[in-house]
Amino acid sequence: MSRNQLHQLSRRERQIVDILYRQGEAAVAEVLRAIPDPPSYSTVRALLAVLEEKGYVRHRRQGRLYLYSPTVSRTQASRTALKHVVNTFFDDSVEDVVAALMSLKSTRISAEEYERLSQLIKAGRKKGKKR
Amino acid sequence: MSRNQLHQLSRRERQIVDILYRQGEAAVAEVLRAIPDPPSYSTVRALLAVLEEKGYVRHRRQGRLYLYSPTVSRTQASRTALKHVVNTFFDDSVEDVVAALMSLKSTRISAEEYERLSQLIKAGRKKGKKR
DNA sequence: CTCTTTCTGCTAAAAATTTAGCATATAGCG
DNA sequence: CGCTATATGCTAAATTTTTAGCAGAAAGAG
Repeated sequence: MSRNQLHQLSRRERQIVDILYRQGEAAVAEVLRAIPDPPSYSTVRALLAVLEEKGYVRHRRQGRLYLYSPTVSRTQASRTALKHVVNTFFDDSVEDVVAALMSLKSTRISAEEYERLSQLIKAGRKKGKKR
Repeated sequence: MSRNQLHQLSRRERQIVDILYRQGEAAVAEVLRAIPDPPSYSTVRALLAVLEEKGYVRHRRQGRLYLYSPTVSRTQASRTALKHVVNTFFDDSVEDVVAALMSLKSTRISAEEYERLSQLIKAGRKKGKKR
């Protein structure tokens, strides 16, 4: 599974998978509601079926409903996505990303958040986890 | 321009635009070389033409060569991309992203980097830029 | 100068994505 | 019970994406 194929998804497919990552699990109608420029209910169903066949998504039955969720864990997917952005737009510079994150925040960060972030970085320095 | 349409791109289109963001500017042959599962030269040209028509890319002529580059600035695009990842996979939690960034690094961070990161966060606390 | 290589211009078609509709079943309501 | 709303099962078609090939021009090699 060297090359994760999440980047191989088509537009609608990604849109839907993203929604599933945000919600964790969702019925067709919920997915439909979460799409800004929504197609028909049928279309969403078809796309979910395609995604399931491709292995990106699974479903379980709850009563009459199908509840869909991603097959790849959110943590794993988040790493892949983050890596991609860091590589494509920040030349793999973690510093640059942190800088961008800071400038993204609309309000100044709280003293508590500052403290926690400092701890995170400190921990990263001390232990230097891998992966 | 409320809704940036970078997420509207198709697979190949995104693949190519990402390459342009990494390289800044590139000729067709360079783009082709940067694609892991490359199609033909013709195909890349066609895709670049499509992207240009859609407004995502422009080109300038250098001798006989066309050098392509993204129309949206890297900084702007990076913000959009980062926001998207932060929202989709980290519930908009900057802290969680920083934690993930730390665990992404293969080696422990250097004392210098630690210092710079601390400064970044400190600056974020003090000034709290918006946007 | 002639041949080969490497560009762009243009066109066409294969393949995949995206869409929607009809049929059928079940649950809920009055 | 009978009607309506909401599900899934299945099928078909429109649209977009993705691909490649041929023609012609320009640069470079021998």
